[in-house]
Amino acid sequence: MAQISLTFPDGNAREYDAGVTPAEVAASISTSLGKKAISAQVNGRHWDLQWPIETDATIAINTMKDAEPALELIRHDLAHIMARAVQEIWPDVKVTIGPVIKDGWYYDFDRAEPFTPEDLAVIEKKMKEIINKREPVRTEVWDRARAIKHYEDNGEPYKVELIEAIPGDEPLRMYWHGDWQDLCRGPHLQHTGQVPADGFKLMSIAGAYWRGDSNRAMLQRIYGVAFQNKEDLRKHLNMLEEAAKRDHRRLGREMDLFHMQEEAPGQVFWHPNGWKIYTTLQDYMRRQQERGGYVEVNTPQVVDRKLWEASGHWDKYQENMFIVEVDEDHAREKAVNALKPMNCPCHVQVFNQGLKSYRDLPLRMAEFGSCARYEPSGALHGIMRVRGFTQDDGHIFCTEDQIESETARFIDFLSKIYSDLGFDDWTIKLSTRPEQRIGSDETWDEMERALGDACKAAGHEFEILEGEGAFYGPKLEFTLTDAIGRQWQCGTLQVDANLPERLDATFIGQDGAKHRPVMLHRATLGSFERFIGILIEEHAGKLPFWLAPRQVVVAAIVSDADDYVHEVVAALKAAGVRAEADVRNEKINYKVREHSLGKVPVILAVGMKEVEERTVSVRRLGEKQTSVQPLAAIVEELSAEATPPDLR
RNA sequence: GCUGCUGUAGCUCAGAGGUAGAGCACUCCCUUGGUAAGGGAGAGGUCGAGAGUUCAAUUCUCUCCAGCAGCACCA
Repeated sequence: MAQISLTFPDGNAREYDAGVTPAEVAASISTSLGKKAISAQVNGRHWDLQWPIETDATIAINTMKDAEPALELIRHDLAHIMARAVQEIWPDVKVTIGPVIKDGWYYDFDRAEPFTPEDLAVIEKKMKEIINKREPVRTEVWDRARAIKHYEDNGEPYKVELIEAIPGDEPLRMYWHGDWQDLCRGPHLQHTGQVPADGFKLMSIAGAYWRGDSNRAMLQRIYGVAFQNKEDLRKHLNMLEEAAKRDHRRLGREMDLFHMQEEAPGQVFWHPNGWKIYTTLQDYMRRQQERGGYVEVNTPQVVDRKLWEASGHWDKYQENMFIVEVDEDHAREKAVNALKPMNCPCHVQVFNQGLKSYRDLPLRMAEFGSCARYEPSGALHGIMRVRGFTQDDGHIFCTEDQIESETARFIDFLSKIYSDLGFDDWTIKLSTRPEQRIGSDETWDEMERALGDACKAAGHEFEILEGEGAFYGPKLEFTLTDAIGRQWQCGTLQVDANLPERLDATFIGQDGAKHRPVMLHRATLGSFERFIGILIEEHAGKLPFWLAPRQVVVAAIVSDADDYVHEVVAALKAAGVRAEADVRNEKINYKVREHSLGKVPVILAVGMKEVEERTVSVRRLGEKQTSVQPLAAIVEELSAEATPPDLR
């Protein structure tokens, strides 16, 4: 038998018979490693203990101490164990797919009856039984015809379809957990007992389309989370609870920022507190846009369908537009309008007024554009995904030569804003030409190069999303990461040579002839509604002082201090701080608790001692200790903090 | 839009085929209290909307609306 040489992480190599498995290799090193082994890295690839190695390779044996492969295997095996448990309890259930996802796994089932939350406990119990059986995991490579016949005979049509979708040259692998079999590319653990029986939990049941296609069957998906041990699981569940506490819908109510109601689904009723955040942010953005060389415009909400037909939106997005029909007495037919779902066609109309010269370019046009989109009901989510929203929209009309410099300029613009708003962790993605597109390959080459080079010029790495661009041009997406690691795509920059063409935008070039400008669609925050939602969740409601809607509450400890309370409030207001008095007939404990829950960043308590000394007792949100400061000093301090970052 | 779940006082939630409950919030009274809930009294609901079954429906059934989770979608 041929010999192969396997090199271990310490650099030592050993000879084995070709076809040796990592299980055998591990056992050859020590009995205990043989038992502890869960998988291997062979030439860097995650490798099942049972897969033969046929050539010289590097090998590392994984144990539960190797967190990454361990979690991958635990979650993957749990997917199989859960599917087995479900089929043991309900033999008529058909299995489909069950991949590993962040923190856990899911498995999609086809079953006539819906699963109930009570079923989860039953399934979990069965899973624990399976784990405790410590049954071996076994694998074999099957040929295609046999596998298809097997699944046809067993009434598993989804598996047949999966096999048919696997490329012909790929081997089909079967896995058994005990007697239960599943098609799977692996790798898996040695035996079910390696799964920590107390490290997982079934979380939820939800619908999911077969193969992600909304035209196909709706399956039932069960989600689970899994970790190496009980403690890690507990931490994860704890984290979920913390995340729920910063839900902007809950904080929006607790901080009295906004509400939504049935009569206007997907639209925000901003309360005074929330609107203060909104206008503060908008004022800030307006200053930034001025700094960035934009002119601000404002365009109509209700626009005749003719414009949407000309722009191409009517064809593509009619279903998602709010249509407004106007019946006039003497008109021959109804006028059909649509609430604007985006601002770009209107901006082209502004551009088109009067002749434009090459000297006018680049022309940077911005609008806080109120848009309305009829989003599918299931897509709505608090103020994050709404039907009525305001974009911090902008369009840069420029020549092709200017794409690169304007893009670099925008990246700088956005970078300053994200930094001011406290987001330093963000990434750029470049989406390139899709299969369906207009324009020559040369044009695409040039546009994609310009975007990529602009990122480099601005000193930013970027990731490429192949084929994800719009049909009319490539785009950049700016994704920021929040305090609990979630990612939000907010900024975008899209190159578009199509719309200027459709809406006949032109400028007079140096040569005296008419030319077509290119448009760069760009947004920094995306929408105010969504961005404010992100800010609320990022800070768990404890917004930076300058953005906090209620900055200071001055609370009287005794009613004899009321006059002084009003004096302090007046002094703060005069210094540009949002301050209010609390002279209610309540104890200071009560007031502190209430305003702390309301996320007011600073509480100034005053009693007779402060009145006499002309001081205040300062308590910052989240801190237990207080400090006594002279009135003039705290006014100066808070006034400085209330200044937006760009004005400091 | 699809699957499942939910809708009772401002909020969080309990309830049962026969005239609706708690805590907090709110109003008034007592209390002037030193940094996360002082005490008492009072007011507050067409039980999401409509239809059906029933002597009787907030409760059961159906339709619609809205919300939640996930999927699909996101110019």
